Amino acid sequence: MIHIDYKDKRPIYEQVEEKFQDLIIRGVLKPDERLPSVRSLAIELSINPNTIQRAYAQLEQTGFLYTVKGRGNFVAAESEWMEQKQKIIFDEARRLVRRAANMGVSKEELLERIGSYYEEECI
Amino acid sequence: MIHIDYKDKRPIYEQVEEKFQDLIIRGVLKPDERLPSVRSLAIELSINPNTIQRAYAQLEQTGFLYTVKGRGNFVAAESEWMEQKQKIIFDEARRLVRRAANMGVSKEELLERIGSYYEEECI
Amino acid sequence: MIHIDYKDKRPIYEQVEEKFQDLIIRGVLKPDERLPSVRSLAIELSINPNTIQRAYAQLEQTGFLYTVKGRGNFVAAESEWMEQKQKIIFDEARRLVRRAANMGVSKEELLERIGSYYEEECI
Amino acid sequence: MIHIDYKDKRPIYEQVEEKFQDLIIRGVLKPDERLPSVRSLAIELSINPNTIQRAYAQLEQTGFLYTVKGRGNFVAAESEWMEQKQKIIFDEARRLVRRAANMGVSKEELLERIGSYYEEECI
DNA sequence: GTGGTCTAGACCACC
DNA sequence: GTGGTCTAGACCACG
Repeated sequence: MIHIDYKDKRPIYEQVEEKFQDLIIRGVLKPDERLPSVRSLAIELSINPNTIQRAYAQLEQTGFLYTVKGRGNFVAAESEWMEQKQKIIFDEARRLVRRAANMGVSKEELLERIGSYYEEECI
Repeated sequence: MIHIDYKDKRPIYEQVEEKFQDLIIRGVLKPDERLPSVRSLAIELSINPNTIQRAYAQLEQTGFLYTVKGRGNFVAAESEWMEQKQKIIFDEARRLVRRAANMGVSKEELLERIGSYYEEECI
Repeated sequence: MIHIDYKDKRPIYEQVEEKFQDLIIRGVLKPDERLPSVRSLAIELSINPNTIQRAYAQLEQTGFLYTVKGRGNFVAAESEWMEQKQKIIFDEARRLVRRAANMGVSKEELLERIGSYYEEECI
Repeated sequence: MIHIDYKDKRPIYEQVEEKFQDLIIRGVLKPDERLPSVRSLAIELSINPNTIQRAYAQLEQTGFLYTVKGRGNFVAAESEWMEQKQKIIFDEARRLVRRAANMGVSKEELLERIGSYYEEECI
């Protein structure tokens, strides 16, 4: 269900967090569905439970899931993370545009490039 | 000439590196122009000379400048960093597209958003 | 009669306890009235009987109800929990004042705020 | 500067967090002032550095401080935490009012009680 | 020196 | 069984 890339420089908990964000936003995990328990996922990925714990804590803090002590972690209602969804992707887009503009890359060039990447990605 | 944002999470050397990339690519600094010395820039920005050193080393390694021992650091010929220019911005673009696709953001939505950011940026 | 909020961070037994405190103090449940049995309430709320048991145990311990083995749980006489009523709400108030004072919030500001919350609440 | 109460049921990191919130809001720690380092504070309070780390991480996340890797943690500008200041104290106040209303405590009684607590506190 | 991440292993509260 | 907190100790990146 989830795969960790140790070559990736980003911390593990952030990779886990991102993977679940994707699964939730795309609807693979539905609201009120239960996520794997901290311990079981830790074993499955052979990483420390604390690391999973941290990923889940962040996901709760940003409204993607809610936690019931003694029961587990559950996907939150869509209304809780709608705002975050926007933020995540468009913050990155904004940074990209800023950088591109600073470097003198034209709007047309960037748009065209992104369009073609999209097609490669969806193959 | 250069401003550091301590609230930015990225390391300082990376910020310095990025600033010089921009200045070189946009032609503010011309080929064979001399860059500020490590020591003077370190004093000006009141940061550790090692940090500047590292930024310059990376810029040299990616072909943006060349070093003459005992004389200083100089902007490289355009042919040296043409390739890098592409790489920097389009690598970021690719990552963005990948993430957006994973999250189910449509090509049209992303393109439109980027277009409008461009206009805001250029005001 | 009672509703549990799983998104609430407090433990379930505490929510159940609080709900009954309110019902008893406001007189919705009269002295010597019988409370729902542990088992039936557990089924109704679909939670573990142990959890209800614990809530009832606490309510007994603070004098809100008394238990007759084999017969059930009954609301205690008002004299038994009069003192608690004070304690519950005023302990919280005291903590609030302490925190507010530490943060430099003026007496007037806090009083005014609480007054207006009261009016919102009673709409 | 900071004291931990082991009898308090709340987690240590939360106590530390609260103490610094107070110090910052009351202006004892001024914007851009440096906080004790994670390690030094850990030694001073004889608790694990991870615990301090967590408290600081939360304070950063809520805008009370900003972190510069390799340098330390610094108090953020007032504008960053103005909103939080409101939230902290008035959320607690609101919960109190709700509970009091549920229990049938009159507005006047609560206000009077809070007023008198304020005076005790300021002795 | 600083903060950030991770592991291993423990203990607690809750259900 | 679940999540939450904490410790001890390690390693890394940054300045």
